[in-house]
Amino acid sequence: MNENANTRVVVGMSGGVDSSVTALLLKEQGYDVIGIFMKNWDDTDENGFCTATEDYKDVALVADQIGIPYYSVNFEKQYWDKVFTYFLDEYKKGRTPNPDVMCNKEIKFKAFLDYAMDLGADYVATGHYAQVERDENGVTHLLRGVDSNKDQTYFLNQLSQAQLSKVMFPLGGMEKSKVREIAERANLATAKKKDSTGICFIGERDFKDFLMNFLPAQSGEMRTLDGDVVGQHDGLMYYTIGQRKGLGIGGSAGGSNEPWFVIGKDLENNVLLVGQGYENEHLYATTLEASDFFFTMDEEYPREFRSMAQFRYRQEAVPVTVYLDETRTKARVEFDEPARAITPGQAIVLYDGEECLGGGTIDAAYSANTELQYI
RNA sequence: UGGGCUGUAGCCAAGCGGUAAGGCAUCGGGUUUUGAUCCCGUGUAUCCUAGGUUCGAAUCCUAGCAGCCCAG
Repeated sequence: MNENANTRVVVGMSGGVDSSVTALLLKEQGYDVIGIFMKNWDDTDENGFCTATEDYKDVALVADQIGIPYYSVNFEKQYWDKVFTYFLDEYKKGRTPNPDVMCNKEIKFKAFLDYAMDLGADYVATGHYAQVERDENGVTHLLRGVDSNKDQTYFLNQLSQAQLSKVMFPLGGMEKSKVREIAERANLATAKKKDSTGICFIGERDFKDFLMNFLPAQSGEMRTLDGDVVGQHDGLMYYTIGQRKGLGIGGSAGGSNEPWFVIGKDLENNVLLVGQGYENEHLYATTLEASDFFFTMDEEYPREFRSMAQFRYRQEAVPVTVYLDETRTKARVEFDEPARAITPGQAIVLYDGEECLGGGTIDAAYSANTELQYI
């Protein structure tokens, strides 16, 4: 009856509203839908409680409501090897990793995608707020989600054309409120479930406590760039550039009562560099260097081009000029205007209007010709 | 042990006789698939101590204590 019936779509179901509605919409459109729950992290606590188990129950409830088969697959090993080790390595270097970018690149749209293909899938779908648009030449474009407040293309910047060609994001064209509405109208078990935040699969938890289990913490001094000791830190890895909360210092004899921010790290001496004021000059960079540059389309980019760039999730994209090296995997990026809190380890993601062109990992930031962060 | 200044919540800091501003930090909440940023809310303070003057003092006086600065 429906041509979609011959198209098999495997939906990554997390047990949240977004993926529940994703599955529902595809089923309503007549696709041959299979729901799969990924278990990538064992968070069983001392009481034997495991949120993954709870989430899988929700997946089961929703799948039954919609009328689709569902399974669970375990990628704990891959997640550990590809995402978590990278995550820890970055922290060891004093950087601020973005595990979710890696998770999408290596797990959701690789391990999971491969697994789905083995199940005979034509596409894989997730509840991401992003859009894929296939043009007449068969090229898939990655576009921002319509709900600008939820757009998740930032986390998807490392996906290749091959990966994108197998992907569907049914929620990309709608607002979050609409998704909730659909879930409620269909009376889905997850309709009222609170959105989860935190590192995907690992979830919300005490950050310091969590990291402490894997990395040794070494406390040390907090200093201003003038060398004044203004406090003690619990371990450089717990802080990121531009961070305000958790420093525990305020006021100063000089008179400025502006809040303090992390402006850098001196790994060698285990010193956290801090400065006052949101607009502290040492937080602003004009240039950055990035590696692991990856583009969503196969076409080769010119070595130099203008673009819009985003340096953190949910920040506004700003105009820049990109200078790629001969391998096109490393780049120097110059900003039209100084940008705040450029952080090594975070992703720089390029956009052309609504289209996500790809991105890389920030390695260093410069103001004029001076490198920031490790002064 | 001469002179000057200062002493208010964890940190800065208003207040100048009428019954304790504000900022930062902290804590709580919101936003958020990176517990960052951002937003909202959040303080019952021996006003260094002891006396005194006043109807009434953190605010005036006296003594003491502590710290800083200048002079030795």
